[in-house]
Amino acid sequence: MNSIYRTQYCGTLTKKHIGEKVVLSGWVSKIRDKGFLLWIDLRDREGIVQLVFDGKHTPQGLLERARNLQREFVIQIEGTVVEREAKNPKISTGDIEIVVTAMTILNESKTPPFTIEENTDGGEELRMQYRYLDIRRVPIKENLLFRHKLTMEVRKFLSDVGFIEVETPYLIKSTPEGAEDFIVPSRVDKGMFYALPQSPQTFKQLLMVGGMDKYFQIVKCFRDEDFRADRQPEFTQIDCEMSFVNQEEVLSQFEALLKHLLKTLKGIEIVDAIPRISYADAMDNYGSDKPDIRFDMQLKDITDIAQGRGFNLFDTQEYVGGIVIPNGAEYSRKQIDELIDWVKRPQVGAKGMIWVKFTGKGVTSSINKYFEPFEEKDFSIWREKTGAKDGDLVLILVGPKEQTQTQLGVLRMEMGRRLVLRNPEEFAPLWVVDFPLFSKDEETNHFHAMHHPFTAPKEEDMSLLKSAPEKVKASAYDLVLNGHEIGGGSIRIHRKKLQQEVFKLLGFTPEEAQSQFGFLMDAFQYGAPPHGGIALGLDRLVALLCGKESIRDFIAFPKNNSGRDTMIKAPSFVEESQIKKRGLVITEINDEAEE
RNA sequence: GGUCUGGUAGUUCAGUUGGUUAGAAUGCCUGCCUGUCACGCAGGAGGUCGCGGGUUCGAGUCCCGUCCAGACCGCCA
Repeated sequence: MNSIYRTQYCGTLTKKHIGEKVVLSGWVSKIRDKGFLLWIDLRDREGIVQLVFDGKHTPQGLLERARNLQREFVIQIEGTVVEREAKNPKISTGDIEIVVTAMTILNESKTPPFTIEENTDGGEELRMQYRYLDIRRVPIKENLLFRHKLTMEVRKFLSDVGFIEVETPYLIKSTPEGAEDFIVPSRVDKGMFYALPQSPQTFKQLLMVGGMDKYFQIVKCFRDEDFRADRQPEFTQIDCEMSFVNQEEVLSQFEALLKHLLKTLKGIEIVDAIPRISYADAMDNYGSDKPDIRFDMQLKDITDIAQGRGFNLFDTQEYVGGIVIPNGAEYSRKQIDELIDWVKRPQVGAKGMIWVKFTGKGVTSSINKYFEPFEEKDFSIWREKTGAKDGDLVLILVGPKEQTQTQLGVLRMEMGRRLVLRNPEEFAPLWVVDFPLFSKDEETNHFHAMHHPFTAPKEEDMSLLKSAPEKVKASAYDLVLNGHEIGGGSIRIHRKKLQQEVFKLLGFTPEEAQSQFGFLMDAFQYGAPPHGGIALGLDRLVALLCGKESIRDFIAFPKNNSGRDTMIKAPSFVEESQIKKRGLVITEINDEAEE
């Protein structure tokens, strides 16, 4: 390392360096003053090394100067690497220490508002306000480092198989479909606005028309919607598109990418093909379009055997289904009641829950005591159908099919969590395929694009497009990892006529379709190749591979729950003149917000 | 837009039924300490109990409003 500030990084020193003279620069992480001597943990990006100031080897006065140092001072030292008298096996530099012979204070520091340690005492809000201090902490630093490695691997992998990274614009046109756009007022054209892209979707398709063949981009996308632990207003996608491919080829290409990432970054080799499940089967068996398949506990449809026994609750509902809790028969009444309360919370929304225990000495349940029709032999059919064993508990929900399956799916995930069936070390990817092209809004009776309006219908369902649009399957696919959607894509429409037809089904007038997406349909007229692609959510992928649910600590400067950056205090008011220049008038001000 | 939870020392939190001087840990300061590494020991400083209003003889504690933070619902083609 050729620098006046250092000869190497603190964290890279080992036994091999014993006897060497070194120059180091970094932050004072910890001071341990023993009176006769004093140690300092000096930190830089690569780790920590112990400095020692003593009466024998340290020049006169230096020990006293070191005593005046405080946490997070930036110092530069010269010294000699020596073997420690008392070694510390817990850290990589624990065999050695630096006997300091000279020291310069490069910058002082105020006492930081929280401790810069692995397990900090700082709360979320404070850490965000002083994010630059938070980033000095090992966990955040490691997360950013991991993110860097992952993006490098993605770029390398995709480039090696012929993808070209192309940048697409951030100032584009607003389209009222779907999520809310962030809009940017134009100064030159007063009253007109740019929008920030929710995804480079149309541009990457135009790149295919432009003959780029295979494109990717690690790109910021923007959505002006409310937030969650795993949702930020700006987020990063690994956005990809390929020409002259069918669904099979896209799937196998990105299956290879995910396997490559798991292998190079996590040391996990997945040999078998990533399993595939249809959307319909995912809903039937897991009550979710993004099943966590690390554990079984599949949904069991017992509608046909439950109905027709004269029990009103079952007979009047569309669907009766349950999940089997292994060894759940030992649950106390209190535990089961707690579960019933859990599913009745508004977040789950079940009206109630029926339970059946197979104890080995018979059956107890919340219904057989009160309802004659259910006898021992009925339950043995139930048992057969659900696959319950002696000692198991079956939890049953009833109601409209889709809604009840979703509730059972949520319950399944919760039980998986409680019974620790979701191994954090395991990565279980899954393709979900055969999505419907449209979903119907029950209230307005309108069709919505399940994926997006550029998704191609399956070839074999093309004839249904006019007669029964709700039955049309899409060439769309989601990549799911441990119960989280990490990517989604589709084969796109590449002919103007079909695109017009789909817009029409989505309720666009020909004029609306033309004014919003005319540029795309025009392009389709000039020899658009068949194409398709996928976009992977980088923030979530990185967090998941590190076993974390929240993406915030994998983004250097994230926004908080209300979309604010509390460090730079954004959003903020702007000068009146800036508003005027853009021909804007502010009619409503949230004047408390600035406090 | 809505529901829930929280806001007390620099920080993380405790604070009983409304009742004397609001506590702990950690951080900070001072002193001691011949091998520490979550160093240890002794002492010290540090509080507008988010803000505003109300009930009460009396409010950190109860009520109303408000702001902030977090989780969730709606939303996220």
